[in-house]
Amino acid sequence: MSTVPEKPTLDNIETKWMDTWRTQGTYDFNRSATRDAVFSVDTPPPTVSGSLHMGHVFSYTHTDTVARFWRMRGKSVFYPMGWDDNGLPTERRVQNYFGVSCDPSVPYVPNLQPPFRGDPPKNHTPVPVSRPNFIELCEELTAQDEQVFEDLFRRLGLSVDWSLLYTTIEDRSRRTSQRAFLRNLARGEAYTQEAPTLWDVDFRTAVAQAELEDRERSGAYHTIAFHKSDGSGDVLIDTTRPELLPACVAVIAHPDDERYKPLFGTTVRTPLFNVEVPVLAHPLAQIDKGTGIAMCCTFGDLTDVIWWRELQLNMRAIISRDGRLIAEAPHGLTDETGISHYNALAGKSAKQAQTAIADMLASSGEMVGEPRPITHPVKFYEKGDRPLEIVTSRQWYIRNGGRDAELRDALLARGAGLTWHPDHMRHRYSNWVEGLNGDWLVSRQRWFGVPIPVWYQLNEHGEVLHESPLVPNESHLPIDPSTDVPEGFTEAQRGQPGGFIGDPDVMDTWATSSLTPQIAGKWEDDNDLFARVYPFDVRPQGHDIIRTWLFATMVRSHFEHKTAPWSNAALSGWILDPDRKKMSKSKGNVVTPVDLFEQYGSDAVRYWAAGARPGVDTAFSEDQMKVGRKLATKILNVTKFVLGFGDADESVAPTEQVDCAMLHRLAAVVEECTTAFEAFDYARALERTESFFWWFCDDYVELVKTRAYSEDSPEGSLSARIALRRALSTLQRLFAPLLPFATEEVWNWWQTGSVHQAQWPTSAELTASISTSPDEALLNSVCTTLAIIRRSKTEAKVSQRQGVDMASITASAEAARAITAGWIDIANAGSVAQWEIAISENAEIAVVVTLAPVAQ
RNA sequence: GGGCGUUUAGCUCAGUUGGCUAGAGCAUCUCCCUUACAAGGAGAGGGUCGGGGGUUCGAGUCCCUCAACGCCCA
Repeated sequence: MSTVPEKPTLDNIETKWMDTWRTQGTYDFNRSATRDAVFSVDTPPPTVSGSLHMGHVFSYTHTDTVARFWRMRGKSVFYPMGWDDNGLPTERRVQNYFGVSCDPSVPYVPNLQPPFRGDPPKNHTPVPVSRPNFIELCEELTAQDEQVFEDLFRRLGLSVDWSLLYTTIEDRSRRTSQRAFLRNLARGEAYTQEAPTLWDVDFRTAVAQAELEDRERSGAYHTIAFHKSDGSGDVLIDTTRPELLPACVAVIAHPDDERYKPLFGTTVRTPLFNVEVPVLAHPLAQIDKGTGIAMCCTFGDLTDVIWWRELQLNMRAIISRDGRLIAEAPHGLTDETGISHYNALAGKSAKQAQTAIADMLASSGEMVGEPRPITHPVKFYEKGDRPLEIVTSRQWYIRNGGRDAELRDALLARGAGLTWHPDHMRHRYSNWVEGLNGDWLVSRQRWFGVPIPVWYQLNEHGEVLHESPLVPNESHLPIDPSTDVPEGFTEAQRGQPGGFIGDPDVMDTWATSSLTPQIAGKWEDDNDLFARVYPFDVRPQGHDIIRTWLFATMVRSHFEHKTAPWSNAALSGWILDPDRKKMSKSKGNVVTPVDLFEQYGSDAVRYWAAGARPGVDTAFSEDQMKVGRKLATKILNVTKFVLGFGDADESVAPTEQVDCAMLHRLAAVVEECTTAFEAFDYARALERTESFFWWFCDDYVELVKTRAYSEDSPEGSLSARIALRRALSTLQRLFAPLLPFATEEVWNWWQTGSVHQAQWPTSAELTASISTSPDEALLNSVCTTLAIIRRSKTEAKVSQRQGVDMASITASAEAARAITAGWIDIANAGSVAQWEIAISENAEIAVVVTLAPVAQ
């Protein structure tokens, strides 16, 4: 406890209390608490390769207010932080920073010195390093970034227990990730399969359904003449991808399409390449699209994959993994002219091939008319720049209900069982799960990630036996199959016939981050802890990653623990710039959080964030931060003022009706705020507290301050002082989750310990030993009377301090009783010398004010 | 094409089972240096609650319908 400063200030309170909270361990998780006494948060681990922006400040503040509320409610709060330093963005940053590239075939070098630490020259050729070395460099660089992140979050006032920090690339996370994967494998939930896969030709990796996005792109319909095999004429087919013509394996129309019914079961020959393909029926063919009959190529889009699978068509792939047409004409293309046509296309990119083949069709007379430009949605990897291709490759999958109705229904039920904040977000989950069309592809052809923890045996011909992977013992995890050796083998047997080979791939970043509850809760590494925190109380996150992070987490926990990973999902909204557009760096309208902390104070920035209702997109507003700063300043000033009246025994009951009515009003606010926080509605709690607080400062304190000072009436003075102090204590605690710095500052002027470990206020403590019942009417009548007197002075353009000779009041009997009961305070606040009151039925309160002559 | 959300004052938004004269902040205007706070305070003006229809004693709130904007999924 310190004394009240002469001139209260918000300057530097962040630094002061950040340090105190750190040294006092104010937010340490008490792991002796059992599950029912714990509130656990599955905090989103921010990506470390970027920088923290206002969106982070916004949503992490929301979570923090709720965590602080439950801590004050007596829960042991498990509030960890994690850094997501695993994945493509880090990989690219490390390559550019150190001037290296990852090559899993290179042996590990202890104490490797990279060629550069920052800014390699432009003409530098990246030096290949082993995967373990590459990961070491990732860890070195991310450690720097992570310190910056931690400092910012501490400055924001997040009540995180930093001793629980994890990173997604550290050994323990890789171990957890690999362990969970091996358990999925053992139970048959993970499997490997060679299949057509969406493929990014620039990143040269497979991509999962959840990472797709549609983008509108311009294209053109080419009308191409296929020739009926019986020579009876042509079939015209519209396609936007004529370059795939050499990959055509069938032409397909809708079963009900009268135009093509006679052709089903016959064959046609492709133009230029003269390959015979069947004419088939399938309901996915769109009657009204182009000519209504489509060519099926392996593969142009996902519909082709369905047709290929369901109609059991041939495979005639021509797109290689770099996005270019393969060197040799594909299987089934045997016509000599056709082969020479193909050879002219080999090695071209898809785009170049399209131009070339359009020219060839035009000169052969097999294209009808000119290409007709259209715009249409094209599938992209969300981080990619070129349209996805579909290539066949061997990949790992985890089942997710996309091919299994029973599992899908179970996962839908898990989602339905969650409490969603706001509730309508549940539809995004069910929409996504119902639309799944395949299992979750988890393998990626990248390096900086958690390796798929398996090896494969090679037979005596050196062929890979994919169907019976060699798995490590769990106690050996984490492993890297590119450097570790499976049991029973030696390093010398790597890649040798009869030996083994490591799986070259890593797991999708979501395959690890889907285990944040298990990682943070130290599943299998500390099961005593895990049992105290799992299933978590809440998963806070952005609504844009419901289909990825939220759903993937659900899948993993469903498989491993037969439970949902949490009971609540709290979805935060977006930050929009003041013009209601999404904030973006390119527009130069991005303000860094630290600048705002400096300018307005952390509490003010939190005030802006906490004012947004859960899940609602919100405009960035410095105006709101100014208001927040004003509020924090007011809390300081009113505390100084109230404490200036001197101590009072708060256990004694207030006696004045005005005081009792104020405490009852505040008790109702406490009830509302408690209910709101329990439902994650920090915004309502803020609004109710703030609204009461300003009324308290502007009206109540003004009404009673003279009485509180007065020595004439010790009983009236004591009543006011007790009420003021009870209210002050309550208000400081109501504000504590929202404005942790200002409230901690003022709390320490008169209380012991941290306000953040104080007990959440109750209505019972406020109204303890008060005999009167709530009396809103009394407060309203008294405040209305004061407001009229104030307005009279404003309209007369005199100071509020100006005396009133006579106040003639007209009011109903009930209001008159209230005004009489509170008169001493009204007279003090309005400087009224004499008054009279007349009863009038059904009358609103009216006051005729006779001002004292203005002193010259 | 399916789903979800939003539409209330110039701006940003509250308005919780239907119920006082629809509220707040910002902005605007007026006034006040008042011993907690001038980085403050006291006041004022400003809205046919997106349009139309319905239920009801009573609708911003419930139902139907239309529209605009935004998002998710296909």
